[in-house]
Amino acid sequence: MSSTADTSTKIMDAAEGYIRTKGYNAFSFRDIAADVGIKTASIHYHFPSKADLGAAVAERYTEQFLEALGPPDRYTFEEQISRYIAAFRSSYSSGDQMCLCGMLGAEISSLPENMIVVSKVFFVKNLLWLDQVYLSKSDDNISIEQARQKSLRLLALLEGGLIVARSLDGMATFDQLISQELA
Amino acid sequence: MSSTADTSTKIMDAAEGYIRTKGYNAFSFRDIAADVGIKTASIHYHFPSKADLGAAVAERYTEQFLEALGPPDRYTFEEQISRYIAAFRSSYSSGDQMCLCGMLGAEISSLPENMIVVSKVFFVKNLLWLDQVYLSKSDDNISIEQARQKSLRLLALLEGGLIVARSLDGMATFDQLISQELA
DNA sequence: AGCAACCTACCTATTGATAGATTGAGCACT
DNA sequence: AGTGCTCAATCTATCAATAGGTAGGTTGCT
Repeated sequence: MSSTADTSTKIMDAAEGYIRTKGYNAFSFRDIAADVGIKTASIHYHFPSKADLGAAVAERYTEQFLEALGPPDRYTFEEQISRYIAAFRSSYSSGDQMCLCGMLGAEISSLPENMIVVSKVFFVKNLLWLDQVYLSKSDDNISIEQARQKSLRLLALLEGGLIVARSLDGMATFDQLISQELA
Repeated sequence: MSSTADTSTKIMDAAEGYIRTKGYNAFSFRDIAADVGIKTASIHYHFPSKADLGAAVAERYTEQFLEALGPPDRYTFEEQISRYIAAFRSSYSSGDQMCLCGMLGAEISSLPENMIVVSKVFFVKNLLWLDQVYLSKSDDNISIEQARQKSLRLLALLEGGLIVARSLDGMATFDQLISQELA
């Protein structure tokens, strides 16, 4: 295992943590360097600019998120929905962290162009996944539009739920929020 | 009319705009100064520090938001809910803007202490208002806990809805999201 | 030798903030 | 009426800290 890959990964891990807790505009190369144990110039070797680092982190996050979900037809409808919610819940439980792309979505007007594109992709892919799940629910025949509406609502509820939970009593608030969705 | 009050207001207006579009960490005193037409040093006369400015903006926002809503028992249940949703919708329509406290909620871990307190108050007061509205719905007798759950869900849906809408097709996405709530 | 990986050293731009001078309107006293 | 004082409000000029980024040297493995 090459030490390059390790360092790149460590840099991205640190960046992801900062973005998800404080936002893209609230961390510096010096923060990352201190965490990883290297100098700021070394970060530029792996990622030419902060925008490149941010985009790489967002891409990796989206990939890993969807990979963890798996195909939309692997489990039953109820299982898929609760698995999706659990993905957001675990996001929070790992240290009051936002969904990375939820944070980027909030900050979108202050992001470099390449990051805007990547963070949009997260939402598009998530909605497509959810659409499939809702359409697969065999006991009612809903239209694509109805499925999309349900997808949007669940996605928004979870992204907003993370914000509200962080501002209030944390996990307890989030669990109260989603309890109806799991019933 | 004193020119002091005007300048303070202009500063707060500019700051609110920046926070709601780009976030607290993505604007500078120079941005504000340029917009208002003064020098950065003059901002410090009205607001000693950036944290003071941010807290003042958040307090004013919360006040104005609740004032616009009025007492929770003034209109019918359906009217109050649709008025509440409209408050968020108009938030977006005025230039892709987030709810100010939704943005601050996302950034909360990177905010100065006094701003954290103020932005929490927005959510607490909003939830109390919504609780009252849901409890006032006469045709079903729900518990305080059930009302709180509904309040949390609507608040999260709208905050998250703004994020998702900003990342996708804007207003159309937001309207799709809330249509069920208004039906 | 060659190259990936990381370093030292430095740069320019920008950040929030401060000290102290200037302006001008309102008020008091003669 | 005119002179001088006060004070709010804004300015000029500057600060130390920090931002992202770059040039070029060092290290160590293959």
